[in-house]
Amino acid sequence: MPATTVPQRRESALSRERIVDAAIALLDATGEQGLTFRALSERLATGAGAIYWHIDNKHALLMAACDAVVARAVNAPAAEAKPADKIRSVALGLFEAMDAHPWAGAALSRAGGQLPVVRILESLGQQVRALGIPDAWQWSTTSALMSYILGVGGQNAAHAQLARQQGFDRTDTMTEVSQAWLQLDQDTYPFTRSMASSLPRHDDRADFLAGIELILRGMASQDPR
Amino acid sequence: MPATTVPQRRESALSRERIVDAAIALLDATGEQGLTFRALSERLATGAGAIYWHIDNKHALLMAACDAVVARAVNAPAAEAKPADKIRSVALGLFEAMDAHPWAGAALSRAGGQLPVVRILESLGQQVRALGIPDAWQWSTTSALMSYILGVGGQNAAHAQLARQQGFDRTDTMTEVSQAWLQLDQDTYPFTRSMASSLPRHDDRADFLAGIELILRGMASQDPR
DNA sequence: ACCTGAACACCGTTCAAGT
DNA sequence: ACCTGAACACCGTTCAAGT
Repeated sequence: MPATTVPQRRESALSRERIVDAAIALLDATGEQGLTFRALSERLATGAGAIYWHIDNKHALLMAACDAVVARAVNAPAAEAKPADKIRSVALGLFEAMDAHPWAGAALSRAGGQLPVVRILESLGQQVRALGIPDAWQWSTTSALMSYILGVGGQNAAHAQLARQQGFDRTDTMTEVSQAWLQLDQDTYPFTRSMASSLPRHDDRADFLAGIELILRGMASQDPR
Repeated sequence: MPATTVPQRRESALSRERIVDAAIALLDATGEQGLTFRALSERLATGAGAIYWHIDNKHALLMAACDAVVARAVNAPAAEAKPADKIRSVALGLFEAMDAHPWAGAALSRAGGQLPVVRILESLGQQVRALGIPDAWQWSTTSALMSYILGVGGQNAAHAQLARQQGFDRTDTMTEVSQAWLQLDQDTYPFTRSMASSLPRHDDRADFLAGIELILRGMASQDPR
């Protein structure tokens, strides 16, 4: 028992972790534009400026929230799986995380070399290596995989945001988009028009996984250069 | 000579097109956060609220700006090329457009079923069809291609934005990112660390094209299901 | 029909002042 | 060391009023 004990924090004491948790809850509840320092500080029963003692700025807050979501998704896969299966599993975990937290999909799709993206890169890169992809191609292969995953996340986030501001669910929103596509000119948009009617019935998750298989097949068929 | 002639507009008259052109110039000059109605109306020598007569809101303005950029990029490819070459050419055109206009990369990566994205979808989808991909796979194949392209655009936009706010050029920014990656823990980030040192020397364009080849190879190797 | 520009209801961020 | 909350410098958008 040392004389100087670490001062016990009150249950309500602020901390970076509590702030990030509250931010995630707020983002889930009110969407990307619902995250404001005023709303967040109210939720934390503190002053608006207090948060700045623990977090640099709004961008850092959003990245920290993304990082928490990504970390959970990426650490999920079982250790014994084969490399290709691990890639499938990490990819699906990220898809579902971004589906559950569309704001994360939107933020990650433009998160550059930031920590949450590095987490994804590492997780995929290790498996690309384990698959025996030659050194010279590991980078471009891993980035391609990641860009695809984040690209899907970004597009889905847009759909989710559209749905939110319409007050619709996903199917209704997709029906709306489908209607709009059917108005397009037949001659200049033949492909889009032909896809329009089946759009609301598509399984996003299955489409996403089909894209992963496409890339995995490309990786399997050798021919560097 | 009809008695009622269409009133000749003054050179300085506002129009949707002039507004969008000015917005693109402003975005190129000052980045995504530089586009404000105040700055734009000053550039157009008009009142802040006047723009709302021609454009619904800021999101519509940004989409219109993206659409102009995308339309130029997508209409470029020569008509006689083979489908796979056309895909390469459209993809590269989009890459370069998003490289020249990072704000477009950022906006498109989260643009859902909006018009500029439809333009890309159509352009890619027509070639996917021409390649003979079976009906059941045309959608997932085309979306995968597009998600990859937009994913890369989003990530590059983040790098460009980081560079802008640092006042650095791309190489300096990548050197900075590389340094940060070298600080990561060796045991948890072996892949990222091993890639860090060569990061600033990478050719983004070549990496992007390698990803397109990966997907094209996956498309070529049959095996539906 | 088209434009003006003040006004409104917000933002993120700072910072003197408190404990 | 940590927190408060008013203040600052912005935003997007609206709208009465003009031409």
